[in-house]
Amino acid sequence: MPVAPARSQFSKREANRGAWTSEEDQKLARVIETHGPRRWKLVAAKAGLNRCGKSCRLRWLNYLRPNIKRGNISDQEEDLILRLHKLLGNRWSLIAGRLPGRTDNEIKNYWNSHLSKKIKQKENQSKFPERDQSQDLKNSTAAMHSLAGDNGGTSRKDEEMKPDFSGDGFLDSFNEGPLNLEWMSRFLEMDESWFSFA
DNA sequence: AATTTGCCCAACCGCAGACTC
DNA sequence: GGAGTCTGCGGTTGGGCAAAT
Repeated sequence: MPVAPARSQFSKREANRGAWTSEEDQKLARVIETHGPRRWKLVAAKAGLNRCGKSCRLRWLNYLRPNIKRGNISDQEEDLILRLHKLLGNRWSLIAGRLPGRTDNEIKNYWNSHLSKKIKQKENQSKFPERDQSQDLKNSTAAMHSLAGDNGGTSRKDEEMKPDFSGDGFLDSFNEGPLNLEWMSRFLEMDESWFSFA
């Protein structure tokens, strides 16, 4: 469906852009406290911020929301991201839903800046096994070891064998609230072929 | 010390589905 | 039922910073 241009009073051209100030954060948080994190257009207007609702939503979800976990991604979390990405692909919001306190944006960024490189590196290693791998091996993490296939028979022969998890039923049941990391990790260690029956 | 390069991450954009009137 | 609006998602961009030259 083609999206018609919004006819709201809000003008994109005149909107504040760029980094949020702490004052803006406070205003936004105050309004969300009373109105809740929905009706973002209204929230933006009530807060007196010259920003679009979309921008307010993003700021709330990625920064101001309570229980946001900031800082380094742990090995366990990294392992989980790798496994979930293997199963789900670039479904960042779904992956983030399995990592309490982490946002889809954060995971996407982490993937693009760290994990995609590691995987490329790993692929190169398997393509060119003659090259000296000792340094790379030193740098690789425990999570990468598990991805590389030392997970006791859980590795897949190839991508074509991957079952399609995009089915609504699977994802619906997969998206029912956060689970703890350890449980999730163990869950993912199960033979992935099991999912083809789900 | 100054400049360049590369990386990280917050924020923006476009699209599509859901919702409302 | 359809048009308009809202919301959520994934891809991309660009500013700031640190390391390298």
